[in-house]
Amino acid sequence: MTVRVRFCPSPTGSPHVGFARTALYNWVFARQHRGTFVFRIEDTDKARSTEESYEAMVGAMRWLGLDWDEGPEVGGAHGPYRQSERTELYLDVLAQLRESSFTYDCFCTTEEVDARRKASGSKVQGYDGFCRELSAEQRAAFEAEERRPIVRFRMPDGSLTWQDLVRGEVTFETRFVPDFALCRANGDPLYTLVNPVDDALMGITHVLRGEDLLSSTPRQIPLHQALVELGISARVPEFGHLPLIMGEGNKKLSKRDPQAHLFMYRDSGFLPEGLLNYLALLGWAIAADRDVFTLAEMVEAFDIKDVNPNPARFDLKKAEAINADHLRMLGLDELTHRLVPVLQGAGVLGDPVHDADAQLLEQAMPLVAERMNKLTEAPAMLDFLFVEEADFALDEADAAKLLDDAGRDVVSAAREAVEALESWSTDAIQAALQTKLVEEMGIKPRLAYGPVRVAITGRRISPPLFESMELLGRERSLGRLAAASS
RNA sequence: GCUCCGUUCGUCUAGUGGCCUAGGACGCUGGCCUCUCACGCCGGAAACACGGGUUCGAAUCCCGUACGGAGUACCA
Repeated sequence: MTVRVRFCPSPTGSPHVGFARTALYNWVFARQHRGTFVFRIEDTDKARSTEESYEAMVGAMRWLGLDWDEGPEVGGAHGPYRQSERTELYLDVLAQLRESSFTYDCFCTTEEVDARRKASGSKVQGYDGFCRELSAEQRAAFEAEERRPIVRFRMPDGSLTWQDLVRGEVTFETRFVPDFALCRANGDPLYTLVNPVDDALMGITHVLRGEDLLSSTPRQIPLHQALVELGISARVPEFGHLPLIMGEGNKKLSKRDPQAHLFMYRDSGFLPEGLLNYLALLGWAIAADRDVFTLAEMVEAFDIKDVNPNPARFDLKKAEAINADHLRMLGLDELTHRLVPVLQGAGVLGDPVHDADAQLLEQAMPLVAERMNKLTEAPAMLDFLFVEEADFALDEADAAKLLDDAGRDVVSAAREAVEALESWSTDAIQAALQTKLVEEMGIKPRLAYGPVRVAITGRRISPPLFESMELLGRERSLGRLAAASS
């Protein structure tokens, strides 16, 4: 049997980190079993689904690099892959279900059900089965009132047990699982129908989803069994419920929380590799003493049985640390490639990039690569190299602190020390400054180089000074030293 | 309320009956390196929710309690 898994977000709002984690685990599971990863859009709720959100879902998957074998924009043998385009399929299945004894027509309104529940003092919420065995007269009476029925699934008696891929044996007593609606009174199919039907029609073998859906599983399994009996489906898939990702305050990460939004991480300079690695760690570990790894390594090592069932709290600091490791694993060329759009966006580089700038960037990369945790930190570190001389400005606070009278004297002496240098190289610059400032003037290195650093880079914190001066070049360096010492 | 799921350092986790005086990572913290900031390196504080069993032996198995979470729609 070929493994077929799916990831099926509903396009309402912007994708969040739970989306990414569930997508990741499904993708990895598919890849490691050499199975098929299906991407499906659950836009049955016309009122809440938006095209903008759909674009965001697809864009998020592309950014993450989780490619799908079947789904929107790539097609496949089980399409279409947007539920809004599958209505006839659902209506057909619904008609078959309606002819069977697995379902019954229900004429009750929500208010009537609530009232009956309240009156009976029942502890169970949800539908009470009132219409399960309607007589012909009762039915006729409802129809005479021009009530439109909905189709309800008849939950079987007894208990229901499955082997959860993550949690082991899980059992529900079906008397606590009310008969559920499969469509609206206007005939629109609901998630309760559509999700299992698509899994059946698309031949899904394993359903890996968030724990928030655990309590819908005892409804889906009997429905799948019904579909099998009706010859609509070949099998009941296996289920695995992944731990939830919690935000601050121990609550499920909600869309209200800015930390929840996937694109926030992209826009703040995370690498998809880094975010994915961190997300993988929320519920799974590759080894006892290791937590940085590639997607390929995860595919190799992942086992759904090893997934930890407890909810995990999202920790931005650790996510950033993992991201920093991936940044350094990238290699200079690739890192440069990813940085260019960020630098362009920040106005540090032009579009297209001038040859001279490209060369300068290449030389500067080794200086900054080790200093970044996120791509967005690069512009501030590099802009002093690329800015037009006329636009170069010192950080006011840093200049005020370090370029006092004494500081200006140091800068002035530094200029004298390097202006006659024959070779404008890091080593020569360092030797000259060392001799003049530290040895001759007797200034402690950190005190000597601080003012010079501000003069050259504009800031107290910068890439290494001597290298920066070499890259900046003699003319610009001397100009900045002169400007800062006057 | 009811149902289900869960409970190892602050956080993410390793641990599947003896290898555990519980390992790693992030964070915190002391130090080294050092032209700043990082990186890197060395060190430290920090956890088996509680109570009963089972067993020669329990973080690991069972039961209960407490606590936390999720679900409880003609949303998905």
